[in-house]
Amino acid sequence: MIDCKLLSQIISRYKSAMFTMQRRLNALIRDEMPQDLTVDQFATLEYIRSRGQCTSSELAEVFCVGKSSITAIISRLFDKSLIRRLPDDKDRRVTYLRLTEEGERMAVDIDGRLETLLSRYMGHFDEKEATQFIETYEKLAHVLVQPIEQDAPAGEEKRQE
Amino acid sequence: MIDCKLLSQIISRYKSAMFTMQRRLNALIRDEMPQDLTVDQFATLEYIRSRGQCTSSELAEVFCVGKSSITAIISRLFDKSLIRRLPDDKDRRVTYLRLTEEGERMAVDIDGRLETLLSRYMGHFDEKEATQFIETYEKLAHVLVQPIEQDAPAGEEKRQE
DNA sequence: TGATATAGTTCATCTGTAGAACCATTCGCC
DNA sequence: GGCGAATGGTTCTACAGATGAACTATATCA
Repeated sequence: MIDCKLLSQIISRYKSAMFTMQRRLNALIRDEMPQDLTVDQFATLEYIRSRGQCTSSELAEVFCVGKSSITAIISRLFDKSLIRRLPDDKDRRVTYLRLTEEGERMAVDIDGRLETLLSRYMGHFDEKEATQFIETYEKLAHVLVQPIEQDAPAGEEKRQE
Repeated sequence: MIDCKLLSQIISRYKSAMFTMQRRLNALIRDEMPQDLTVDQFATLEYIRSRGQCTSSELAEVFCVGKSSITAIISRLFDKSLIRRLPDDKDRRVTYLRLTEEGERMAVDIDGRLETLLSRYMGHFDEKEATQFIETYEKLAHVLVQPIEQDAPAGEEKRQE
């Protein structure tokens, strides 16, 4: 695998870079938002757009928050006429969420601005480095959503729910 | 620099990986927090610890938020007896923030747990990949805190304040 | 049919954030 | 030296997002 001491050092570097990254990037993204739309609201819009439609439960799962948080965000977006709720007629408990025309327009627009923003920074790297980076990053994101266990011998029933 | 089409594709991949990463990692970190300490509060503690001491203004700068947000966090930490405020006797406007004994203990403890947590994921990569990754990541974090302009020809007075 | 699970909402409560108003102090400069 | 501007920090109000528990309505399963 990897030398334990080096690993520890990399982790420590990762922690501080991550911290800067999150805070700073979030601030930059916030600046690109139109009046009266928050970053989280945009993220929600964007997720729905990427899926075409989805449910509240799915959003809660993906965003790693409780369903009541989603309800709050959704109703704000609904009040702004950016999304529609359409009930499933098979299962009358579920309501699907879709973007309205305006929601679509807005999401596309902001998305473009974010692309411009990010390319201003990503442009610093050459093709090889950028590709290598994004691949590791995606792998990391991937293992992060795994339940956790992979090297535990057996009898580990904790953790995954 | 880098092919425009490829760049755009990388950005798009980055956006979605970043999204997953932030949400998921945040949830995992939250699970490591002791009762009655939030992730932001820990981040504040940790930053102060890394510096030995610091001011509210510095925190506001680093966290990319207004000073009033910092005041709020600081007073909660103060109420929990995790930090001390000590006035500078040169400049009587500024008060330095330091960890208390208990704050120090708590920060160290959580920090250890985060290291364990992260090593569970980082352990997936070999030395070369991990090193390469963290280097690009740090570079990215670095350019992110730069004022922005680097390739603008001239007469650009916007943006940096 | 009846217990249980699931989808989603509502409510109370808390944290973090913004922004404006404000106080105290220090700085710049005439 | 003194006065206006800048700086460090707090307070206040308002709001977004998060939690967790209680609740409704519907579906599933045995």
